[in-house]
Amino acid sequence: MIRKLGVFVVLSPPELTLLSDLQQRRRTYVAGRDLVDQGQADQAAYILHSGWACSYKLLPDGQRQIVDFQIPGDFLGLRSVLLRISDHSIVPVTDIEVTEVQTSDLLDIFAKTPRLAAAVLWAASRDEAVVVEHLVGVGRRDAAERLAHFLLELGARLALVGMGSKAGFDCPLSQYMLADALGLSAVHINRVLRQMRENGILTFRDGHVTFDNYARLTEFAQFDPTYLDELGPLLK
Amino acid sequence: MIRKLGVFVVLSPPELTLLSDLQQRRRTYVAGRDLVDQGQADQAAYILHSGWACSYKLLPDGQRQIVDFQIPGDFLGLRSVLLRISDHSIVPVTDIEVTEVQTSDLLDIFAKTPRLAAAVLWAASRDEAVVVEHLVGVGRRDAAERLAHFLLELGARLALVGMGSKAGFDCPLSQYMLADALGLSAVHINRVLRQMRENGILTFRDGHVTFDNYARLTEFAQFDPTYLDELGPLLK
DNA sequence: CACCCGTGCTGATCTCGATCAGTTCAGCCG
DNA sequence: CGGCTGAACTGATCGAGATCAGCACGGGTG
Repeated sequence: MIRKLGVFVVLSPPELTLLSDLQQRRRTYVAGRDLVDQGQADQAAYILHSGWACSYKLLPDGQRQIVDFQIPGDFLGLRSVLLRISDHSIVPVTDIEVTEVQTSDLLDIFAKTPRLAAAVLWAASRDEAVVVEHLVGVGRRDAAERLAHFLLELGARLALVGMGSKAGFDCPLSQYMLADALGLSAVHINRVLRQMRENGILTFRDGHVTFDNYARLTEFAQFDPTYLDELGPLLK
Repeated sequence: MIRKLGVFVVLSPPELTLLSDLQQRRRTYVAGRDLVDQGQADQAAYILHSGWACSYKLLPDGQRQIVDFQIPGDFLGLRSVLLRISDHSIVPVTDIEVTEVQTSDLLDIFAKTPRLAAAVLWAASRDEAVVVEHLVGVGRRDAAERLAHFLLELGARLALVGMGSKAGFDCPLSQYMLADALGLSAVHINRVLRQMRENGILTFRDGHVTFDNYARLTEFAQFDPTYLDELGPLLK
């Protein structure tokens, strides 16, 4: 996390102290047991160090919409803290390692180091940009474009933290999770994945995504990654 | 805007000065001409005083996904400033009145008044919560539920600024805009509206939405407004 | 060992909502 | 005045993706 934020902000000694103080509260959580529950109040936020997590909303009829996946370096549940009541749930996809950030720590950060506050706001904006792009996909792209775009985005985000490349990445998600993220049925995800494999543009097998033809894939999905790596002027 | 933020933060004199300094730069813009364009750099943000606006993304093939509508009291283009490059466009739906907020003003706010910074972050989080709920609708609700939920949310947001109630609200949106927001065709929006009118739960006619049966409507749409009015602990 | 259970995978059928192709009506402008 | 445009509205047809039903496999766990 420090590495990641450090890319965007030149950190001063007091800022570094503040951040490293946080490192005391390292925790690990196992895959599958909810970390944050929809409707819960006064949650802590977390910074994800290793493993994948997933934030989702449950509808009363039992349907699930996955809002986003978090990978190492991402915040978990920042919005739950800011709004005080969590409007979504978070579950680790794999076993994860996190550090807890209390509400009071955030207050400290805002009072003492406006630059770090700006960094947090930047991170929140980037998260929102990801959600917005997700919305565009679900609203206006067909199943294949949607899936391709989603996996490309995930690949680009992972590449930023050294866990992926234009060749592919390791991916612990099941076809059911992909379905709930993309607003499709698992059956249909399966079919679309088969078509992409047969067309030689993408293979998802045994927990690994391979971009068989990165150029054709980005063209097909109309993938434009600018929203992922731009840097705000507040942080220059 | 001051009224709205004032609900959430007890403002100190220097904070009030800072805010009222901003009021110098009042502008008006006409309906239909883009205020911010996708891909543009170094945009200003705006605070909306009167009228409605709409933020959307355009796909290369000409399709449009409307991400959110903004009503009086909302920020416009906050994310464009924070990410430096705008990942979306904004167009006034009606003639609007705004005040411009420069990037440098935001820097000021962050440096001088951490509480106002927290308020801005809170506003951004609430915006994100709205987008997330929108995503859930597009991903997992059928056309009727989606439309009902959307109009209820809009009504609740308008009620917060005194422009709507459980009886209904004035709504300048065309069926085409509703379609682009909800990921449906305008034709289908029309049919669904007719069904709701015939079922006596909702009427949308001549620029006015009437909730004919608010209780039945919230039940049908499974509308839960908590995410709209919760207040963060940073602001207490 | 047998027995689950989760995940991947597939064929057959159904359906919601898109698309196409119009009509009507209310401004608005020459 | 007639012609034009944009929005609301409607019927007929089509198709992407859901749903249902089922098989195969591999890795736990009694």
